[in-house]
Amino acid sequence: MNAQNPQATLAFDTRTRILDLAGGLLMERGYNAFSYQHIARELGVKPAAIHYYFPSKDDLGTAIVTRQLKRLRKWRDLPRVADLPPAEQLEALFAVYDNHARQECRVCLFGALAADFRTLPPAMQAELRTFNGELTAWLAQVLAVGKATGALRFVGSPSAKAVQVLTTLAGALQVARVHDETPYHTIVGQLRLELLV
Amino acid sequence: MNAQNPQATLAFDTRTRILDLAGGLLMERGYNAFSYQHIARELGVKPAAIHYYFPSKDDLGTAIVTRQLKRLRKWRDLPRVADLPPAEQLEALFAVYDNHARQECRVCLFGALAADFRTLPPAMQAELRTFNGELTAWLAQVLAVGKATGALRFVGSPSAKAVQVLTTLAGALQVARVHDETPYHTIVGQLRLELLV
DNA sequence: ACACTTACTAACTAATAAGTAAGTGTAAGT
DNA sequence: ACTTACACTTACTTATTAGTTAGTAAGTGT
Repeated sequence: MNAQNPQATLAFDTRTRILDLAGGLLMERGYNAFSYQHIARELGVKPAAIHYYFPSKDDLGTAIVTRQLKRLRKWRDLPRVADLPPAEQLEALFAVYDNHARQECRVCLFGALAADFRTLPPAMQAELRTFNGELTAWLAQVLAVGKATGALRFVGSPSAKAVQVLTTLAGALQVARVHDETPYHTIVGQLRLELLV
Repeated sequence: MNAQNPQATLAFDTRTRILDLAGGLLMERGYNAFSYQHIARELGVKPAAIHYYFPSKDDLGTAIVTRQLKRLRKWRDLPRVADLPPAEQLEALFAVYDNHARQECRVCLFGALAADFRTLPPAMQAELRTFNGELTAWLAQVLAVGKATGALRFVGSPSAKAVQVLTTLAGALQVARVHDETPYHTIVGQLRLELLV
């Protein structure tokens, strides 16, 4: 069935594998630089098979962002994240970005889509806005509690600081792609230095 | 000759106008979402005319970044920028990004190209690295002097802070594109609050 | 056994992409 | 008057894109 990928003979959830591959391509090349052919070739199927699961590229793109939004909500509500003190919640966030940086300098979904935003289907734009909005709201809450308990320090409002920190993290992964991992670690080090008491 | 753009009859430096238009499209749609047809249509010429000035898209893309790099060097060495005290040099930098934000939330060149970086021609990648490197070096110097004279405050090294601030600014324009101008101003306000004494 | 679904493939289409070769009009120089 | 360089246009090629249509093998439920 699939010569180049032996474990694919199990045909284990093709839909999920399409989403994984497309998501990876999206973060590595950008929305307008990956095609159904790229996915199909790597998956060992024909492009039309991708259309079977995702009739249009709009559907596929939107599904990727929707899944990431669901993952964010799940992660955020996980006891091992939600029950942490603020400083460690911040570290948990950093750890997510660290993983991106280590995976051959992958940018985050937001950073991958922001530049091409105007060319994205409306449904995808809406999902991405929600994604960024919810993540920002979560971090704002973390920062508010952290400041109140004295575990974190910063000037300005928690929500303003949250927007700034997330923007910096998204940008840090992009800079890592252009140069190497070094500037990413410099930036996160700087954030730690400033935020942690 | 050109019905939709009367001043085009003068055919005033077509090469420059191609660069302007292509640069604009690049920052509005991303490298992989603009074509010679887009430029040609808006310029009132045929796509082949663009090939006359820039044989390949690689040439065009590289020329855009090279020009921006030259502009940076010119701007940086301008007396009305170079002779300013550090805090005002920082404000001059913010003013550049403010212009982008006001022009229908245009991202900066770096922010537009970072996500698609892997799909760019090598010459373009090299120019973008140089561009970012020189801008960072300039800001690091500004921050170093600012800290020494007491006009600016921050923890960590000037070069680390420079990378962080530039990354934040590039990201801020991207967030503005996804939402609206509000988060951009929030972020720059936050930077002012933290850096200016 | 029959009806129906799932998960695809083969074989297209229409549009658009970058790029090229050859030709045309015009203005300046000789 | 003749040539030449410039700034294009016309008319293409080749490759790739998203997307469609018809069909099929292998299963599932009744």
